Amino acid sequence: MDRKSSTKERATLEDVAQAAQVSLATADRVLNKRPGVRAATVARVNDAVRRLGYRPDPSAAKLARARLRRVVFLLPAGANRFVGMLGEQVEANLEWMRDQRVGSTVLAVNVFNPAELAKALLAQAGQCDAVVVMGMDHPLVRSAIDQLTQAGTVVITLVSDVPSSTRQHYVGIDNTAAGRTAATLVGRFVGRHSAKVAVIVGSLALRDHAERYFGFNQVMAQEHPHLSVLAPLEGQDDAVQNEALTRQLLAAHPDLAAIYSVGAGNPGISSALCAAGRAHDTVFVGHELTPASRADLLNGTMDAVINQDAGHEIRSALRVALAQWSQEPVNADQERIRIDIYLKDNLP
Amino acid sequence: MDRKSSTKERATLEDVAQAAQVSLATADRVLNKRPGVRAATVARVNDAVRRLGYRPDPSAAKLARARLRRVVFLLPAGANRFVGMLGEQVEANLEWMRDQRVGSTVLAVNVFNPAELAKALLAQAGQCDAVVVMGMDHPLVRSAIDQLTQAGTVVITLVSDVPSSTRQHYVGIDNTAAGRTAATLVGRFVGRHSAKVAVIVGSLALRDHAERYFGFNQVMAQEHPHLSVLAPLEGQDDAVQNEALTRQLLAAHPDLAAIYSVGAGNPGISSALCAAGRAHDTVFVGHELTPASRADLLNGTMDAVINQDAGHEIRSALRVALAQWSQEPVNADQERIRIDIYLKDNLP
DNA sequence: CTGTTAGCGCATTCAA
DNA sequence: TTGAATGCGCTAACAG
Repeated sequence: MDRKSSTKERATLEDVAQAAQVSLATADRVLNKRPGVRAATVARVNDAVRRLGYRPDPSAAKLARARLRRVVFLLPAGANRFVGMLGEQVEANLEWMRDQRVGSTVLAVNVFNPAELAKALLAQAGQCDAVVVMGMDHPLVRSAIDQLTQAGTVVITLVSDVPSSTRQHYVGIDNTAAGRTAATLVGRFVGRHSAKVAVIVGSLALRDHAERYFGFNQVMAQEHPHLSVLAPLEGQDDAVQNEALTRQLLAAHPDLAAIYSVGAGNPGISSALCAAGRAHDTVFVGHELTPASRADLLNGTMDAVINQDAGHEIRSALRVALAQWSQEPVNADQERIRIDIYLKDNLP
Repeated sequence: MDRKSSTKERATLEDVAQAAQVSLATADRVLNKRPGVRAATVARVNDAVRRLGYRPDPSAAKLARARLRRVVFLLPAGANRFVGMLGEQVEANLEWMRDQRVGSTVLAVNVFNPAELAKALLAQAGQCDAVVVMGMDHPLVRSAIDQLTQAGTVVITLVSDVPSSTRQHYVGIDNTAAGRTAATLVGRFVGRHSAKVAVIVGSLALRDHAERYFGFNQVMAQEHPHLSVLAPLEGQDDAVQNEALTRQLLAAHPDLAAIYSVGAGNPGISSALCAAGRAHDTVFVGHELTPASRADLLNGTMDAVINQDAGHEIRSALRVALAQWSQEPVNADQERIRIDIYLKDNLP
């Protein structure tokens, strides 16, 4: 007769409250870590939660929530196409966010200037519930992140991590592994003959670039000793600078067999390669699938593009923020950002 | 003073009902396409929905729903590791499903027998709200799918499509493109010298295998004419049969430069290759990242693995079913299953 | 420090 | 064929 004791229905907060002999409101207070509850009571409630295997119903929680959660995206200012795609993806997820009771804002900051980035970060203290930042790993930035998290703001790093900070989560690829992947691709595409390989980075002061460069060299040295890697060239992620660098490279090294572009500004490299008539016999591997790199893959100028899915990254950052707020576990598999390899044949 | 007219709040079903001059219940009836509403009323409500830009609140809908939606997964019986991973992933998403008010069951069927598969499909008519099926494209199967969809059941094909049927959605990769990708990998890894390339499939009666084989040949013929592709060998996705085939292959063709394994049973190929001492000088490209293929990538037996993410596929099937039920749009970007390329360096 | 109460937006009886 | 009323499980405002 008693269907409560015989069913496997999931426990509600009401059940927890009853089991802990407190009211619904008190149970809610300890569940959401709100102040004003005696330690002993907290313990009783937590115990009940454990005993009943209670897990809040996300739908009910969202429906009842009045205030929207606010997340601020701090993205690099400038014309970088990949960064633009990140911004478009937050646009694309606006409706979904509304369903999840979150609102968002995108702010463009000069991430190459640590002081400015730090200031932008600190300005968000108390202004939002989470900030997702793509920036430079620098003491000033780290400190700003730490202050934010101490103020209770969830901080998520995007694309380039600040591992020494107290950020709750990093959304992005393993850049060392990405560099290694590039090296294997270059090594196997070039083949067994000895030759020179060039590396063009945006700036080695950027953690993601430095890590990719590191991984690339590791594999080149260990597995492709017949290929000699030239000193890295810094093009500031700028197509114009990259074009000049590539032109000089081609002139100085007739036996250049491959170029690994670690950062942005690939179109500059492509045009120099094309202008020199070397587009098809030089292996060219770069990062991020954009309209430009996609075209270069199709026309044979680029041989492979290593990508991180911008849409996946934005959605992941959002889901992780949501999970942090409601202290739910994250599905690591789902949130792992893959190192995508695109050839002309598996383009989306 | 009137905050209703001045705010940008999202419209509720209540608002729609009011605008259409009907009750909440009637508005709900037309929204969920339930019977018993005069055509004129339906039109009025739909019009109001359009005018107000109404979109149901998923959280509220889930919270209010009494009944769980049921989805049945029809997966191939047998010991295929990849299929096992699919099953594990539905397990892994059980809690999430409960939050979404869906329950699921996994059924193992002999998908190689069209009649049996068709019977299993038809048995689900009226038993569940959606069936996700990984099966063979065959007239009997197509017909069973069509009957199911006509009965109002959402049907989603998984991994291998049945495009001529009325299934609502296909979750899986573009297998022709996957085959093309394999060809480019093989072609570039082998290099410029002429040699022979073998293809081992499970069965060319399987649509996904046939498509991969087709794509592979396309690229081989057009872009790597110096490589001659041997006639395809069918190993029934079985490691033991594949091992025998590989052994014969190596004996018959001393100049065999590469093997493309289209289906399952890769461990058989690996052991034959290792036994012959040809593991490192034969390019070996196959599908699906499993513990075995992962190990073979790391030890150098396999050179690349083309993968479709099992977790992504299961979650995608679930999200698509959810979207179909509530007639919401699906995010095509998010639901596109990527053709992942794994080298030893970008393993997850 | 703790309890009571009133919805959130929709699905779902039960009446009419 | 339609409408009124109830409650899902939780958050939040208000009392004590």
